[in-house]
Amino acid sequence: MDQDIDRTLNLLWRRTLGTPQGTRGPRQRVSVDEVVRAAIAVADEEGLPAFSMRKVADRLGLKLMSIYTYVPGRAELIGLMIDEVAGEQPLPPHEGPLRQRITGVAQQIWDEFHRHPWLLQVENSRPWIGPNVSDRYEWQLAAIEGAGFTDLEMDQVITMLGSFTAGAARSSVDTRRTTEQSGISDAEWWAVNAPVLERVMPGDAYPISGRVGQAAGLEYNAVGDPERSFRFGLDRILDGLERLLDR
Amino acid sequence: MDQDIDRTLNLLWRRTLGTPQGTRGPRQRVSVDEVVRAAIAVADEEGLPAFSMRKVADRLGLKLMSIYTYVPGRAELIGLMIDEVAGEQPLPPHEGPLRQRITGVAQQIWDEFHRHPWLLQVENSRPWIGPNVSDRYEWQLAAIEGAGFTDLEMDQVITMLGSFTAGAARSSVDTRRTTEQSGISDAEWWAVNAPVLERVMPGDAYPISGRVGQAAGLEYNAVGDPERSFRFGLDRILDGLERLLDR
DNA sequence: CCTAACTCCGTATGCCTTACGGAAATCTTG
DNA sequence: CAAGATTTCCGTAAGGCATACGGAGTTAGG
Repeated sequence: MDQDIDRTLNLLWRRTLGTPQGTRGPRQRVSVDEVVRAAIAVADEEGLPAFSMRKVADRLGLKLMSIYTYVPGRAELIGLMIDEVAGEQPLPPHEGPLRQRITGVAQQIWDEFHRHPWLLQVENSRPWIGPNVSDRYEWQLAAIEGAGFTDLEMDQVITMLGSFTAGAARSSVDTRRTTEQSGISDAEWWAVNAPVLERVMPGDAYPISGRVGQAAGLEYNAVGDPERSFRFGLDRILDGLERLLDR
Repeated sequence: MDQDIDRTLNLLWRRTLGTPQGTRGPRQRVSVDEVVRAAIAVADEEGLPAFSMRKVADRLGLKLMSIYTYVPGRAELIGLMIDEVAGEQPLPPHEGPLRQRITGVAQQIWDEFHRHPWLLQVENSRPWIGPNVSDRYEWQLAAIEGAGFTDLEMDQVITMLGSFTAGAARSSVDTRRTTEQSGISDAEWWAVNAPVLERVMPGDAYPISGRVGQAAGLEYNAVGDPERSFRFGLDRILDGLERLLDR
């Protein structure tokens, strides 16, 4: 296990470390970068449950077991994918008032989850510390540097933005995925649900849900509006953070 | 598919609907309730990835394929499990000031994720509307009824609490799971990581991360403290909500 | 008593990861 | 230039998974 950890860390930081490979045997037909990019393409297209080593190999014109000469295994490959996509978005210098800076940080997290929905399906056993993830954490902290938070609070603020945005993005992504790929539209779904629910939910058992659900349904024109929920929550969080700085 | 949806809804509301079973063939050896409870036990002990229909069958003294006479399939069984655990906690009348009420709602979500960590691993395609989930939503709304939110805002507030709490609970549960079951302690992990990271991260590339990480490390005596992060975030959200009501 | 309906389950299909070992390619060393 | 060391690519097989299908046996209704 220790060996795999060490090997994976070396793979993560491969650009910084250079490739200290012995050059004996046959040349590798592709590169680690290509393996990681192919893997990301598979996960983007089919989601993490359908993501398999075989599909990565097929896409590269290799046979299944050859992938294992590039990466130790499935879990480690996913670690490499995570760091790779963390490097996709630019990290521009922060500008403007604090509210705008923090919104930018949250927005970037939100966008990444939508570009690569499989990130939400990853089992985060122990997060790999790669170069792009590290750079981005530094950039996130820079957004709130000097605003008046203590060092400890700075970490907590970024953690909070991550937790909330991941949760909100999950609703959004799940909604989209279900609508697109389950083959059952919202209308069909409700056509089957409604008769059973009407028979089963006594009219007076859910007075508040009924009222609130109707208001939400009218406003959203759907069961929910994940993006709007995200904006609402983020605004409340921003208000709360400003109040912390007013102390 | 329509048939499975209908069948599953009938299973979810089985207590309200009664059992409209034909009584022809051999009696079932167990009940749907027992299947669901056995399934929850398996998932509690082993997590959702290791949760399989065979293990549920073994636990009940049945053979694999017999489970399919009780529930349509794996996904539907998980839907039943979700509603079942949603009914485990009491829904007491709300008391005290708003802050305390909302904290109670968030705390219950937090507790549930810790009692049944597999809830965080569920792929939420389209949520099943069962009796316990419905009751709890009504109870959650009741906590903020009359506080001054619009109907639309009430839905958004509960959604926000759910998103944030799920995200925070995920960190907490993942940390615990990894420490307990990966067989690699935090110390060992860092013993392998540190040398590579020191070699690879130039001293001046991460000035803010370095400072903040040190402060957090000293305070937490670990990489992070998920519960404390949850409290911090919840306090900020509460502040933000109070400010919304002050308008 | 006969038959429809139902439960239980054996079998088979087609996925998945990954351990192991062999054949072939390539560089280093003598 | 030959031999050995090293590495890649990959075939095979083991052991997991969900679930479609159909058969055997059980029970109640007509």
